[in-house]
Amino acid sequence: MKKYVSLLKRTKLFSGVGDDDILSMLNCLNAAVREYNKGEYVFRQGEYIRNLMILAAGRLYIQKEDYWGNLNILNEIRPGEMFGEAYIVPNSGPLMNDVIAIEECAILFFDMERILTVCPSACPFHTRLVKNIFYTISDKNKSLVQKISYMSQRSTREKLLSYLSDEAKRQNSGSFSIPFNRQQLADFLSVDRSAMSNELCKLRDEGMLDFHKSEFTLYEV
Amino acid sequence: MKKYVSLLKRTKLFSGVGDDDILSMLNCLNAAVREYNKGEYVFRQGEYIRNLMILAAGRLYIQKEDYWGNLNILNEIRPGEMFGEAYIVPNSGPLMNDVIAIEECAILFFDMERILTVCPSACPFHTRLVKNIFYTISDKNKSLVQKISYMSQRSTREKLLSYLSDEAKRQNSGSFSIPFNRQQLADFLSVDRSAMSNELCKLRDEGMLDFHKSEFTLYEV
DNA sequence: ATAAATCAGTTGTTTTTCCAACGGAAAAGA
DNA sequence: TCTTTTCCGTTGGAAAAACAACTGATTTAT
Repeated sequence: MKKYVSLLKRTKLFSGVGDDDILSMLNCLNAAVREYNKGEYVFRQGEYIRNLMILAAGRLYIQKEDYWGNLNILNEIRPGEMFGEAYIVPNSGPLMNDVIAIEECAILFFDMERILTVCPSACPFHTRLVKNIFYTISDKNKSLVQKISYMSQRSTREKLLSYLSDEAKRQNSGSFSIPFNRQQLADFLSVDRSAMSNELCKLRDEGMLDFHKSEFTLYEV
Repeated sequence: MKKYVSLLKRTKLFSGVGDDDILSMLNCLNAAVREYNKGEYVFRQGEYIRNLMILAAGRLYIQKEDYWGNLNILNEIRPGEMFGEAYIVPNSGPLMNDVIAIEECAILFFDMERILTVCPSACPFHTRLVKNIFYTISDKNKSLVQKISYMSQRSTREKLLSYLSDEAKRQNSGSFSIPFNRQQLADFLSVDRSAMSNELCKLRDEGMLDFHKSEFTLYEV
C-alpha cells in the first residue's frame, strides 16, 4: 500500500494530508487494491457500487451500451482520478455504465461508509478528507452544469459563444487561452469539428472575436 | 426559525433528522433567514459564495448573461431545494450566474464551514447531515452526467434513443413511463418539440418502439 | 533532416434540425 | 355542458449542421 502514497498525496481527495496520515487513513478507510488486465471489466452495468475508487495506474473507459447494442464511450479515467462517487448513494439503483480497463490497471477501493462516518478520535485528518471529497464532487458538479449550459444552446455558434464568454469571465479578461485544441473543443461541445472551425472563422470575420491557436480574444460589440 | 422545521424535515438535506435535532442543528450550522422581494437579486455574477442555501418559500431563477448581454435561464429553484452547493469550494472562483427572486422568497443560509467541520460531541446528527448532503450532490452529479450523455448525441433520434434506452434500463422493463410531456422532454434533451415529435413517430413506424402519451415500450430488434 | 502524423481551415453536398403554422384530441375551467 | 386552453402530431420551407474530402501548416518521430 505504501507505494501508492506518493500518487495519493497528489490527488484532490488527499490534498493537504501528510504521508504518514495518508498511510493511517488508508487503514482507517479499509482501502484495498485490485489489479486488472487490459480488456477486463471493473464493473458491469447493473452492479451496485459500495466503494469510492481511485485509479492508481493504467487507463479506464466508462462506456455505455444501449438497448439496441450501440456502444458509447462516456469518459476516460486517468491515474489519480476518482470515480464511482455518483453511485454510492443507497437506493440510487444499479450502475448504468460499464467500466473497463483499456490498459493494465491498478485500482484503489475505499469503503464509502467509513469515509462518511467520521471517527472522532483516531483520525485527525478525517474532516479534511470529507471536505476534500465534498469539494471534488462539488467542483465536478459545477463543471457539469456549465457544460450543460453550453450544450443546451441550439446552434454551434451559440455553443461557442456561451463557452468562450464564460471562459472570458472566468479568466477575467477578454483575452484568454483554452485548454483544448479544435477537435477537443468540438468534442466538448458535441459538434462537428469542421463546422465549428467554419463558425469560428465567421465570428472572426464579423469582428466578434479573434484567435490564434488556442488563444482567444473577445471584442465588445 | 421554528416555522421552517416542517419544511426542512422534508428536504433531502435533513432527511432522517428529527424535529428537535433539526432545531439544534440550525443553531449549530449558524443558520440565518433572509427574505427577498420579487425581482430582487439574491446573488450577482462575480460574487463569492460561502454558504449553502435552501429555498424556504417562493421561486428563484438561476440565470446567466453572456459577454454580449444575452440572457439565459438555466434553472428554476422551488421550495425545499438546495442551491449554491457547487460554489462553496475555496478558490473555485466567483459565481458565474445571477440568482434572482421571481416571487417573494425566503432563503435559509447555512455556514458551509460548519457543515463540513464535524463537532464530535454536541451534534449526534452531524454525520447524518454530511451523508445527506453528500448523497444529494452525488445524486445530482449522476443525473447531470446522464443528461450530458443524452445531449451529447448528435441527432434528435439518437438523443431520444439514448434517453429512452436508459429509462428502460433504470425501470428494468421495456415498458415504462417518463415524467415529461413532449415539450418538457424536448426541453430536457434540448431539441425542438415538433421535430422530436416527428422523430418519435418515425421510430414508431419503423417498429423500434411504441408509445401512448408518456407511456413507452421499446422493442428489441 | 526527412518522413509521418496531427492539426486547422475550406469547400460543396447531403442530411437534419429548426421554425412557424395548423388542426384535432384531450383536459381544464366556467 | 360549453368554452377555452393545452397537448401532440403533421407539414413545408428556410437555415444550419453533419459529413467527406482536400490543403497547407505545424508538430512529432525516426
